[in-house]
Amino acid sequence: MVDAHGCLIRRLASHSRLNEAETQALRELQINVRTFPPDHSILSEGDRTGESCVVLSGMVCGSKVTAAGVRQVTNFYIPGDIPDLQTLHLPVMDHGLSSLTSASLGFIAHTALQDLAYRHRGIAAALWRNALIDSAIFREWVVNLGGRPAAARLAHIFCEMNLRLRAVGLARADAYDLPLSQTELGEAAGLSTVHVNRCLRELRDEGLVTFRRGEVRVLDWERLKSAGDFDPTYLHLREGVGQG
Amino acid sequence: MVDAHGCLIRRLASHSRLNEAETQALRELQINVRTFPPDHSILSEGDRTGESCVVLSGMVCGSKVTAAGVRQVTNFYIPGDIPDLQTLHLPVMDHGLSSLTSASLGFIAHTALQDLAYRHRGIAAALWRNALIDSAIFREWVVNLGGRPAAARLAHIFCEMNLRLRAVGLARADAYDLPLSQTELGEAAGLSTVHVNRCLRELRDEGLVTFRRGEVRVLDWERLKSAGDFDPTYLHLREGVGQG
DNA sequence: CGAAGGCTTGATAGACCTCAAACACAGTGG
DNA sequence: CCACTGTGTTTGAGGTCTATCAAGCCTTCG
Repeated sequence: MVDAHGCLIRRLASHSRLNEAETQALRELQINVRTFPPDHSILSEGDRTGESCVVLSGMVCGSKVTAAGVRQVTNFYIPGDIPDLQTLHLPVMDHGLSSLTSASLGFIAHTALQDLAYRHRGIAAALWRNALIDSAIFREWVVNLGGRPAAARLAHIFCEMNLRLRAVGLARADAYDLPLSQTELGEAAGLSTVHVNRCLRELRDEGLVTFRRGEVRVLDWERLKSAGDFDPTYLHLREGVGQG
Repeated sequence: MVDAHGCLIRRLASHSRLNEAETQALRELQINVRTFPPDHSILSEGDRTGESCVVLSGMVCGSKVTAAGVRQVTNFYIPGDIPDLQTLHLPVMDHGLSSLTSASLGFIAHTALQDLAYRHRGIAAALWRNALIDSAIFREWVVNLGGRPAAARLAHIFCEMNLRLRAVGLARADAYDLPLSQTELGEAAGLSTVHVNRCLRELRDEGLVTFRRGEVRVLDWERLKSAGDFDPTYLHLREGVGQG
């Protein structure tokens, strides 16, 4: 069993300062844990919901399906992320949310969150900051998809997920689990599976990174960063994480 | 001269309910108006700022430059938009902000905004909602760039900007000003100028839309929407706008 | 009038996709 | 234990989409 409150508090504390009363208030939140099998829909486009969820374990993604039937992944969500925080003020989902691996999520009623934010200035600020970092990640994905060639897009994703996972203690600098198929990588990078495969080989042959059965091995971080044109500013991490 | 307070209030009221006290408090905000010539930088990547701005007139865009030297536009901002609201909680800019046309912006100190949000629940919610809609737009751009072919991307942009401009009374359903060059359209759609030109001709030849000297004429809204795979849900507009 | 910037068009090259088939691997049932 | 199946990966060939390069044209503006 995962410590849902700890997961949420660690995340918020990772970018915002919370005082004792705020931490305590968070600890008293009622969190309703549910688990999902891999490749399972959590929320669909058009759904209305009265709660938001925190990822506690596993990996989740947001996505939309285009007219041509292509699924475009808009973001990956890892433990600590709050993938549908926006439903707090925009109750209708404008995209889908589904599990990639088996995953457990903690659900929190909007009323409880709103009440908390109203009573605790620091929690309000922390939730704000969380949503704004999400937004910054979307912006960077726009740049990644619109402005960079295929191999660079993949390199960029490997860099981003490395830092994000390291920030929650789920990755080492030189190797980490990224439980995705090449098809799913392609859905995030806007590429066909075949082309993803070829670009992965290219990155491997150049000694930058390998990706096999959901495990990323970083062979040369500096050159990977440069191949992916990766600048971590947009993740707004505190000092000390991923600068090496 | 533009009515800066009216511009801000209209925007927030367009998606959120504000009571009399809140409207009055907004009216008493100190807003510092500055104007910029076309193609002028407003904020650069890495800048720190203590204020946020509202677009009062003209058009502004957010952008990043990739390693290959390509500028990727991440969003267009029109009157009423608050392009750097995120600096309220993330003071370092992770992307650039610049004017496309000559533009006037109203600057508001973060301290004033924060104070306002703290004292007025409704204003806090309105600002939240504003930021979350921005985020939803970024998500849709991810889908547009990653999942749709060139002509559809342009059609989608024409649809989106039509609805957004109509929501602030700056466009008719069948024609509106979109003061961009084909190059700038390309920077938003992740396409070369030449290819933008060819796709525009295609859209024109098919009788969907024309784009000439910054003016969009919608020839067939239904078919344009369908060519751009456009579903306005993500704009979270209130009923009555752009459903026809 | 000349100059500058944006638009348009053609030709060519390269990136990426689709189709198709072979291969690897894990899980299943006999 | 082994064949069988399903999913994911890899490779090849061919075609489409989009970029690049280059030039001519059109408008605006000084």
